[in-house]
Formats: sequence, structure tokens, C-alpha cells
Amino acid sequence: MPKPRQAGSQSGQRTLSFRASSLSQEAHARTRPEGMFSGRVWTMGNDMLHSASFPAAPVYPFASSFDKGLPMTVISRFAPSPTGFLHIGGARTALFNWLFSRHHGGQFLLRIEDTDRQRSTEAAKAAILDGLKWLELDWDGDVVFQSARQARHAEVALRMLDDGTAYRCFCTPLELEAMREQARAVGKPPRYDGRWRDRTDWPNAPHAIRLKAPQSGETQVRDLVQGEVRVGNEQLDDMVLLRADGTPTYMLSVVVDDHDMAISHVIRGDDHLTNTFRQVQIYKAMDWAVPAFAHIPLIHGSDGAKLSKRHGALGVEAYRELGYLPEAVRNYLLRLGWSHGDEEIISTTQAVAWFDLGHVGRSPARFDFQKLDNVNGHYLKQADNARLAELVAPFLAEALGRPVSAVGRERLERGMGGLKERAKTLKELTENALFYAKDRPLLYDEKARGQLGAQGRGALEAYAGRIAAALPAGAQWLQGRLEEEARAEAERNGLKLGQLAQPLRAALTGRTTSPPIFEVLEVLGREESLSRIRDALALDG
RNA sequence: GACUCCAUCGUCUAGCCCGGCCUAGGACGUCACCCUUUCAAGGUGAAGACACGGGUUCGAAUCCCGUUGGAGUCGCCA
Repeated sequence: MPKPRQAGSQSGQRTLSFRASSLSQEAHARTRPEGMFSGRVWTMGNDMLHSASFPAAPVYPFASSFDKGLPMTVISRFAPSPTGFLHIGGARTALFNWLFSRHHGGQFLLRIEDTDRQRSTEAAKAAILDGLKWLELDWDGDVVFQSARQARHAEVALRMLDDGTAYRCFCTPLELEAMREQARAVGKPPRYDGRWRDRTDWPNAPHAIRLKAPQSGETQVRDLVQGEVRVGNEQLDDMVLLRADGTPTYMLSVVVDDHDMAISHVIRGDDHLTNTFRQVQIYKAMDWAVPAFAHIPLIHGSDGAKLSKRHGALGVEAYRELGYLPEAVRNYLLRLGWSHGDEEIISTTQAVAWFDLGHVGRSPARFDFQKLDNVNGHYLKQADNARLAELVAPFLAEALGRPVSAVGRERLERGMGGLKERAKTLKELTENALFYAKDRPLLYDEKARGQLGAQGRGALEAYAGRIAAALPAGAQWLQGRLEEEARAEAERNGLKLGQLAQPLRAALTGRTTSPPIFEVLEVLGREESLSRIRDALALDG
């Protein structure tokens, strides 16, 4: 596993130069620091989460070498908060960001917004990283932990205070609550009234810092997906930037981090669209370049309501456990909200070449497992047999209660051709592959048992005798020949092939559905096949 | 409630920005048939949508307005 780069050690001495120049040279901040992020960081395990943290000092390596004057490149980011697993909507957001930056040959950064210490958990961080890794969405550079940058956020708030674009607010939570209560009573939207906007009679008490937002005019956002969106400034109140305890709010943190990370395109969920107005006001207040925004619609549950746990919102790891292939999930997610004409099956390479924000739809989509199943089935058929055998082994081991034996493993791989053809998920594949991994004697299900009545056994016995004689031990045991013998035997007895094939299937697999039965015969080999038939012939009834 | 966004088959969508080529195309799902040693897959076909109402225009799925419906945001959460 590649070792994470130690961000702090290298960038520590750049602190001053970054700070001194960041405000005046922000226009160059989007340039790409040459050669710094060629490596990929796959993060696994919790120890890594800490080692990638940044020092408390307001340092950011991405913005520190902008004086190179390189041309602007696309830098996108995925910024989940680790309060739960990486759900499917987040996964799609990550995918779109990843695709966009790869398409433009830019960078895709990962920032964990763990400022809410209360709700953030190490397990959730690991789940997010693991989820991205499973989806094969690799990010550039080190993971940024927002919590490590609080000092820088506070610094910006203080700077705004100096600039007069922010002010101290001494309202108590109680007072604010009363304010909202009163507004509600009059039927007005609950908003802060700006009572401390211009006061300077500051008591010696804890206080928050609020943005001195414009009170007239309008704020507009040029969104690459939604188009131009605008709102009257009187709709927006003076939001808190820094809490009374000195910690930054989300609104401040995102803006500062996106700026410092030189993010050129903010691609995120629709639910952030109205927040964007307030964020834009911060950019303006700091006189920073506003990044391009693209708000992609949310994914809804199959009932059309917002995707929640109740509606089956699952973490990406759940999709792995359900037996979906990462490339299938990517393809499915891509088509959920993005299109390229009538194309449905789109390889990742093709997706990188084609992806654009212009073809992202504006309306929310519902998650549909049936379609995912179909797409997954497609990729299953395409997947390499050895890889599938590898992937299905743990599923099989769980069903078996023991690891898959070497013989089982070998049969699995040789029989994969017929197996993968008839499965939509690895789970289903497991179900169908069980008979290859099981030891004799097999358990027969009810229908199989039905095929092994006196008549079926009679046909079986004759066939078994025939192939045992025609293909002695050591002779080639191939499906073509095995089928020829079956056809001849059936014809000799005036039977339809099915009257022989079905009992054979029952004997060999314990079920009435399976891959092509002569293929099964070949994969199982002479001794095992004959033994399984003998087991079946010993049945009563 | 206020603000913002959205609105084509059951679902994902093409078409919309740059009105006519749209008697609205594809995919999933559904149904039928074909193929067939089972189950799948595959093939062929069918049913299935421009939310509604007004404009503008020779002409509107495409432009404008309204209605309805859905979603999101309104915290010293992120």
C-alpha cells in the first residue's frame, strides 16, 4: 500500500508565503502545483486518517506554488461529512466530480468535512474512504480534514472583521430563539434582524461573528447545471461565520477551503443550491474569485421521496454485499441524471471521454434496482472468469460455512462461463454456483427429487452406463461428445432429450435449473459426475 | 409559510438552449412469440409519455405567463 505523503512536514515552512500572497494573488490560485500530486493515495484503516491531517496552522499546499504561473486547470472535489456511510447520492456526486476532472485532465480532491466533532465518527470516515476505493474513484493528493483547518477559517473571519465585511454579534441563543418566535408569530420568515450590525458598544462577553451581508440588490449564481439562479438579498440574513466558541461554521469553512484548495468547479448535490447564495457573498466579501458551480439533482427513493434509510438508502458497501460490480454501479449512477444520446452501457474510459456538465439533467431521479440489476448482469457477462471466481468465493464461503476447496475453486472458474450468463448479481451467481462447491452427497430440492423418480432414474442409469463405457477413465470428457451420447441414448429409447437431461441435471446439481448440463458434466469431470449419478440412482421412490 | 429548483412512457432518459425532420426515439420493467436440455441470455413484436390552462407563431414537447404537483433550503448542523 502506498504510504500517504506527510503534508505537514513539507508545507509547514510555506505558511508565511502562502498567507502573505494568498489574498492578492488569488486569481492565480487555481494553477496547478507542478508534479505535486502525481501519486494516488489509497487510504485504508484508521491510523492513516490521522497521519494525513494538516497542522493547525493555516497552510495549504495546493495554493502554495501558484506563482509558477501555470494555466488554470480543473480542480474538483468531493467533500462529504463523515456522519454516516457513503450513500448512493454521495457516490454519484463523487463520480461526477471524478469524471469531470478526469475528462479535463485536472485534479479530483477529497476533503472530509468533519467539523462537527459530535457527529463525525472514525467509522464513517473509513466507510467513505473504503466506498470510494471500492468504486475505484481515486483522488489526488492527501485527504484534507476540515477540522484541521479551523485556525485558518477563524483567521479569515477575523480578517473580515477588520475589513468591515463582518461584525460581532452578542445575541444569546435565547434572544435568537425569541426573535425567531416573534417572526413566526407575525408570519414572517425567521431571520436574524441584524441588530448588532452597526453597534460598537461591545460588552465583554462571548460573541459570534456574522457576515455583514448586502441588504439590497440580488445575489446570483451561474450554475452549470441549473442555469442562472438569483435571489433578492433581502431574503438572506447575516449568517454566523464564527461561533461564540471560536469555531467556524460550515458556510465559512467550505468557502475558505474551496478557495485555498483552488477548487475551480464545485459539483455537489442540489440541496446546496440555496446555500450557494450565502457562500457567494463570502467570496465577494473576501474579494475571492467565485468558482463555477454545478448543482446536480438529488436521487430519490423508488417512491419519489427523498432517499432516506427508510426508503432503502444504503451505503455503497451494501451494494458490494448485494453482489454488484463497481463498474456496473458507476455505469448505472452515471446514467442517473446524465446522458449521451441513447447510450446505456458506457465504459468508464468512454465516460471520461464523454462526460460534461451540460448533459446533466435538472430533475431528480429515482433509484431503480431493476435497472441496476440489468446493468450489473451486463458487466457480469463481460467480466473475466478468474476475477469472478475470486469475487464470488467469499459469498460461497459464507453460504457453505467453510472456505471453498481447491477443487471447488477450479470448477468454479471453469464453469463460470455458464454461470455468469444467468446471473444479475454475485449473490445470484453464488446461489447458482453452490453445486460446484458442495461435497457429495448433494441435497436435492423438491423439484429435483421429482425428476429422479423411477423413470428418470431409468434414463439416467442407461446414460451413465453408456458414457462410462464409451469414455473410459483417462479418455477425454468433453461436453460435445457427452451431448452426442445423450442424444443417441434418448433416441434409442424414444425419449425427448429433456427427459434425460432433466434427471441428469437433478442428479448433478440437486436442482432443476443450472448452466447447460453437458457443460456441467464436463466441468465436474468423469469421476465426480458418475459418483453424483450413482448417488441419485440410490434414491428410493 | 417564505425563498429556490424541477416537471416527456411505471422507471432512467433522447429531443428543448438554436420552434417545423416528433404520427415523440432508446433503455429497464411488463406482455406475446421465436430459439431451446432447464433457467437465463438473445431475437422479433406489443402496450406505454410531452402534468394542466392560457398565450406567441403559419406551426410548440420545444418560447412566454399562470395553475397544479414534486423536491430542496430556511440553525452559533454539515
